[in-house]
This record gives sequence, C-alpha cells and structure tokens, in this order.
Amino acid sequence: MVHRPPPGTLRPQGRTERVRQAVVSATRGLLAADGYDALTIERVADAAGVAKSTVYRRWRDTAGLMMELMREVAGAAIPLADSGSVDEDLRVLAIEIVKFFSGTSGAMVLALVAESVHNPDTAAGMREFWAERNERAAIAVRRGIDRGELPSEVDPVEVIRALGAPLYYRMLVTHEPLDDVVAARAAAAALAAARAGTLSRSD
Amino acid sequence: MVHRPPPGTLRPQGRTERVRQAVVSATRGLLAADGYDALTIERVADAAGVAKSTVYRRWRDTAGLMMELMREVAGAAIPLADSGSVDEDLRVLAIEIVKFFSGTSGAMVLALVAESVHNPDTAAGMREFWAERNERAAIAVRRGIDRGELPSEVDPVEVIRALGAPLYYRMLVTHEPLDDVVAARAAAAALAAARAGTLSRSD
Amino acid sequence: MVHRPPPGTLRPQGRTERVRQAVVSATRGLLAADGYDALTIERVADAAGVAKSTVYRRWRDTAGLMMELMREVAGAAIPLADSGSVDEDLRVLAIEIVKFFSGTSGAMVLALVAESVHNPDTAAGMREFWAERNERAAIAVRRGIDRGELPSEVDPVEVIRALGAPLYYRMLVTHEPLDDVVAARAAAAALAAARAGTLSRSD
Amino acid sequence: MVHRPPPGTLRPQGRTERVRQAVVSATRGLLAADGYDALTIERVADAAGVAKSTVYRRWRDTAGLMMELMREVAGAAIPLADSGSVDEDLRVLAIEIVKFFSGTSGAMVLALVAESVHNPDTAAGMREFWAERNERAAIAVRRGIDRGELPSEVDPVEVIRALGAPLYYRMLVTHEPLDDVVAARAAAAALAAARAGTLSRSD
DNA sequence: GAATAAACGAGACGGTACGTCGCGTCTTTAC
DNA sequence: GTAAAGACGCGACGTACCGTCTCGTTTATTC
Repeated sequence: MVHRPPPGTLRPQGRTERVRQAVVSATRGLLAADGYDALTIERVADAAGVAKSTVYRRWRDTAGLMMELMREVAGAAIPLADSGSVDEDLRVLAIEIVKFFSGTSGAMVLALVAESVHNPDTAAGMREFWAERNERAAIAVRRGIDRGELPSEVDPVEVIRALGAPLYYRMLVTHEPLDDVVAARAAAAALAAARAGTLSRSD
Repeated sequence: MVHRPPPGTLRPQGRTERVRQAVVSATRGLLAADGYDALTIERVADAAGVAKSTVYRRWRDTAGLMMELMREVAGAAIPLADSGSVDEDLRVLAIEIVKFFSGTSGAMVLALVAESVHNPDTAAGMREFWAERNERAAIAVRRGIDRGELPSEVDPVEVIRALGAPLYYRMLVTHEPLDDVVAARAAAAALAAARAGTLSRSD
Repeated sequence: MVHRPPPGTLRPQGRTERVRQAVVSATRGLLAADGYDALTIERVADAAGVAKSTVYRRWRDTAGLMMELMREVAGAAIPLADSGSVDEDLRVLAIEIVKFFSGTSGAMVLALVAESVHNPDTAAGMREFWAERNERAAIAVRRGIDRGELPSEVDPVEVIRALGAPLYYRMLVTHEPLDDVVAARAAAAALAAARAGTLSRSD
Repeated sequence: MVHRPPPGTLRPQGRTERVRQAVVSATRGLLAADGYDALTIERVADAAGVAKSTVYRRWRDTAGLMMELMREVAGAAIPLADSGSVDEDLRVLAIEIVKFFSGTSGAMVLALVAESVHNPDTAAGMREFWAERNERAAIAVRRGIDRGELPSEVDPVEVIRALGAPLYYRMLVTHEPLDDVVAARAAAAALAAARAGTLSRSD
C-alpha cells in the first residue's frame, strides 16, 4: 500500500514540495545576504541544490520567486491592536508597519515595488497583497467609527492607505530612515485628514 | 582653425556638446518608445550614432543617462500659482504634479524611483531633485502661513511632502490612475494634517 | 470479446503494436518534414501521441527509430532485372538505386550514414542492411559470370560495391544530383573494372 | 611607436590572431582526444582559455571550427609522385590518401562529411576543398595522357574521383579498414574504367 | 472472472549545451 | 595623438532535449 499523507496536511510532502522549499529558502537567504540585484536564477538554483531548469519550470523569473516568498511572508500577518482608542490602535499599527519594513521584508518589498514598475504580474500580486492587508487593518478604523471617534462617512481603507503613503514616500523617494516618530506622525496625519472629511467614501 | 562658440551661449557648441545632445536625445527616444528596460548603453550608442566607449566615458550607466535627461526636464519647473488662498494654490499645485507624472516624465520618474532602490547615486540625484522642487513649492505654504491660513509652527516642506505622498503611493504601490480628483484630495488631506498640527517643525 | 487478429497476420494487433506504428509513422513524418536534425525523441513522442517514456522504453535514441523505419523500408526490396545481359541488368540496377536514393528514403539513408559515423550500432545496422541488399543484387553478376560475360574470378559482391561507390561519393561528398546518366556510367565503370581483373575474389 | 609585423608575414600578430590560434588548437586537441561528438563550443572555449561569446562571435558552430581546422590542414597538401608511370603514380596517390584518412585528419573528414549532410555551408566548404585537391591530383593523370598511357578523351578529374569513391565507400558505408591493398585496387579500378572509356570528358 | 504482470501516460527532475545579450575593459585602426 | 570601432572576458539569460525516475492507470494474459 502506498503511503498517503494524513488528511489535514496543508502541503504535499513529495519531491516537488521539497524542491519548492529549498528554492524559497535559498531565495530568502540570497536576498538577505546580497540583496535583490544579486538574486539570479542560477545562483538560487545552485544555492538550493536544484537544477536551473527546475527553477525555470516553476517560476518565470526572480520576481516570481519573490512573489512565492511574499506568499509565505503573508502568512505572518501584522497583528492588530484593540486598545479602545482608534488613535492608539493606528499609532501601534503604523509602528508595526515600520517594523515590518525594516529587516528582510523591507528589502523584499522594495525590490517588489521596483519590479512592479516594469512587471504587470508583480504589480498585480503586490496590489492584491496590500489590498488584503489594508482590508484587515481597516477593521481598527471601523471600530473607531462605531465608537464615534471618526465620522461615519470615513472610508476605512482610505485611512489605512493615507497612513501608509508617507511611509512609502520615505522608503522609496527620499530613502530616509523610518522610525516610531515618523510612524506616529503618519498615523496622526491620516486621522486628522479623516476627521477633516477628506477621506470619505464618496469623496 | 577650430570653431569657437560665440560668448554668451550657455552650452558649448563643439563636438562634445553635439555628442551630449545626440545621446540625451537618443535616450529620450528609446525611453519613450520601448521603456526603461530596453534602455541599454549599446542601443543608446547605436541610436545616437556614437561609439559605445564614448558613452561610457561620460556616463556610468543607464541611470546616469536618466539623470542627465532629468536635469533637462528639471529646467521646466512646475509653475507656482498665487491665488491668495493656500488651499487653492495647493490644489492647483497637486494637479500640476499629476500632470507632470503623466506622459513621458512619469515613466522616467517611475524608472528612476525603481532604479534608486538599488542605486545610491540615482537615489542621491532623486533626493536632490525633489528637495529642490519641494523647497520651491513650499513657498506657497509659507505665503499661507504669512496670511494666517495655517499655524505658524507648520513645516512648509513637510506639507508639500504630505501632499505628494499619496500620489506616489498610487503611482508606485497600487498603480491606480492619477486624476484631478485624487490630486485635490491629496491637497486637502495635507492641509487638514497641517491644521491639526501634525506637520509641525519640531514635531 | 477481445478482437483477435486472423491467423497468418505477421504482427500482433494489441496496444503495443499500435504504439509502435504510431511512433514509426511519426518518425517518418517528422523526418520528411523537417529533416533528421529536428528528429528528437520528445517531438516524436508528441507527434505520435505517446508518452516520452514509452519511446525510451523501446528505442535507445533517434538512430534506433531510424533503424526501425529502415526495417520497414527494407521490405520493399529493389527489383532485380533479368534481361539476359549483365551490362543491361546492372545499368537498370544502378538506375533503381538512384531512384531509391531520391525521395524520403534518400534522406533517411543520408541521415543514417551520418549517424553511423559516430554510432556503432547504427553502423552495424547499416552494414547488415547493405550486405543483404548487395548479396541479392550480386545474383545478376553471377548470372553474367555463368553466361561467360564476365571472368569467373570476379567477386560478384565486389562488383556491386564498385557500382554503388560512385553514387555514394556524389551523394555524400560532392552533393551532386544523381541521374540515369550517372547511374549508367557507374555500372559501366564497375563492369570495366571487373573485366580488367581488378575486382577478383582473391585480389 | 606601434609594433608592426614585418612584411611578408602571412597572419597579423594581434590579440585576434592569438585567440584564433588558441581556438583552433583546442579544437584539434579535443577532436583528437574525444572525437567530434564531444566537440562542443563550451568545451572548446574552456580549453582555449577564451570566452564562449568570443568563439560564437567568429564561428557559427562546431562545423565552422572544423572548417577552420581543415583550412589549416589544407596547407599540407598530399604530395604528388612522378615516377613516369600513371599506374604507379595513382597507386602511390591512393596510398597517400588512405594515409591521410588515417589519424586525426580522417576523423575530421568523417565528421565533416556527416555534418555536410545537414549543413549546406559545410557541404560547400567540403566541395571546394576536394575540388582543389582533385584538381591538383589530376595532374598525374594528365601526364599519363600526355605519355599516351591513357586515352586522350579521359577526364582527369573524373579519374581521381573514381579513385576516391571506393575509399569513401569503405570509410562511410561499410566502415571497413583502409589499407594499401584496398588503395591499390581502387587505383587499378579507376584506371581500368578510364581505359575502357567510361570516364571520358563528354561521356 | 479475478489476479497479476507488463506496458503505458504523465510529467517532475538533474543535467548539459545551446545561442543571445549586455556589461565594462582593452586593443587596434584610422583620421 | 586622440577617438571611433569593435574584439574580448565575463556572467546570466531563457530554451531545448537529454535520459532517469516515480507513480497511478490501463491492457492483456494467466490461473
């Protein structure tokens, strides 16, 4: 009788899955060590102990590898505070985002943003990734609306996007460092705009 | 006898300048036609009718060519309105920025942002480019402060950056189209944040 | 009830045979259409609607496929004239050989000769194939000897080989076209050599 | 002052020529050591201590390398005997040809013949190569005609080709070894055919 | 008619070589 | 004597087949 994985197991355990893990792991390692520019298919294949053709069979290019990696990262979602105050919750959220941008994930996000400029597939993947995250984070804003801390016309996702925009601006345009002060200010500015009625749904 | 440019002319007219113009022009053409990815030194040299080594002698890489091109674009600065109302002036400014992002300049900016992720030189060039522009645009905010439309603690450049951030966010992260409505909203949000005291100098 | 082949049919009719025919047919088709260089196992398998592993299970390489094909071609042997004159019989034979070399079989023979340079298996198969054919054709020479048209010491097979040599020379070395005139000349030269005593058995 | 090659030197002495020699030499070595099948561009480049792209820049494929090698070999032409007897001269010539076919040159010729089946460029090169050689060898036949040893209508080149044909036949079709006896017989057969009038000019 | 052995279909995998492209350096040529 | 032309070393690209290897699914035979 052939061995069967027990039901409930998320991923198959065969050779294919072992290859996938080896490649993703090698991608993560090279990315952290040498940056996106040094991330070539050949090096990934070598580092993963896998044939180049095997990598190409399953991923189009390094951007595809990054998407695979991102899918894994997406599992570890940013935690959502619930302090009873929307101001406090968004401040904490902004700090969490800044924390996420630091370290390996930050480099990954940067590389993916750069890539998505030229690569529609990557762009679509990124859009989806952030849409989901923003939707999740918007829950905190909704709670604030329900508590009467924010006008009811406010578009929750729009607030989250307003919160994230300055962080991206710094990371991508001015390349200034991100810290908790910047994060707090971004949260405060988003809330101010929301209360001034500039982030309403039908605006 | 060697030809000499008449005094008073801004750029020298010799072979060197002719080469520079040919290269920049070829860069612009290839960029518009095939996008940044197709912008290789070899193709630029070919299109400019110039030896590859000549290009290398004066620009390090395609990013360098882009910077050269950007310097030309920088000449045509964004006009600054002076309607007597800071809200109106910033609204117009945001619309001008959106207009600037559309068309060839937008593609160029996108490419440069993507490049600056990996390339410190480009990053520095971009930083300088935008610092200058923002400084110029901040004049409108200063006028508003002087007229008492905004608190005196407001950091004028920070307001301009807050105005630009959502536009970049859309252009780079969500790849949504930019229009006048978005521009107006960005201006309003920045002003709201400024009036709420979240964009102050020593904040 | 399973279909059974009528007794006397040479080949079994099962799945195995269907596969064999599909593969041979695909080989013939690809060979005629795109030449030997384009004859890869993968393409043959695809064209035959058969799994690659199935082809590999039964044939070592494309040369093996060619041999299979040749075995089919070998069934249609070159007809042997019997006019009463060895000169006439060999002239007709040479023309038949030239005819055989034209068309698909010619391409196949060329490819097999080229292959046999590197591949001992193919070389052995070719040797056997031609030995059998030459042996058959030598009958005409023997008849000539019996009739006293040729010296009795003449080696019949050697005459056939002498007849074929110039045809191969043209086909392989000079790539000149083969026609009836060339064929007739080859036959005449072989006969002349035979009568001059240069194609004798113990020579 | 730039170094100049002394006049009369056949080949330039620059980098390009050094590369050429390294590649040809590596080709010869690999061919002799491992045979034509093991002759890949990559291995040649490695063995020559040269970049793969450099090889590709100047030769289309391994067949091109072989042609280059053949051009060098062509310099060392087969010597032409002049004993006063055409029979003897052709016998010696045939033996020389057999000698040429043995050793490295033989493997090279075999590989080129195989290649020329598929590759028109190689075919053309081979044709030219042999045309020149045959033309040279035909001188011996012409001398025989002048001495009255052969009929005046005989086509000298055709005799040479008739002489070579059986040698090729053995080498390519039957893969039998070539020796002096075979060579002598080939020469005798060609002469017999010539005297019988089957190798005449307007035949 | 069920059991079983063989052949098949499907396709991932580790490899090797292909031929191309662009980089940035270094020679050579020509003006 | 300088600058254009372009050969070169280098490294990665993405593709094509190679031949091997499971693994699950027919077929065909045998008991």
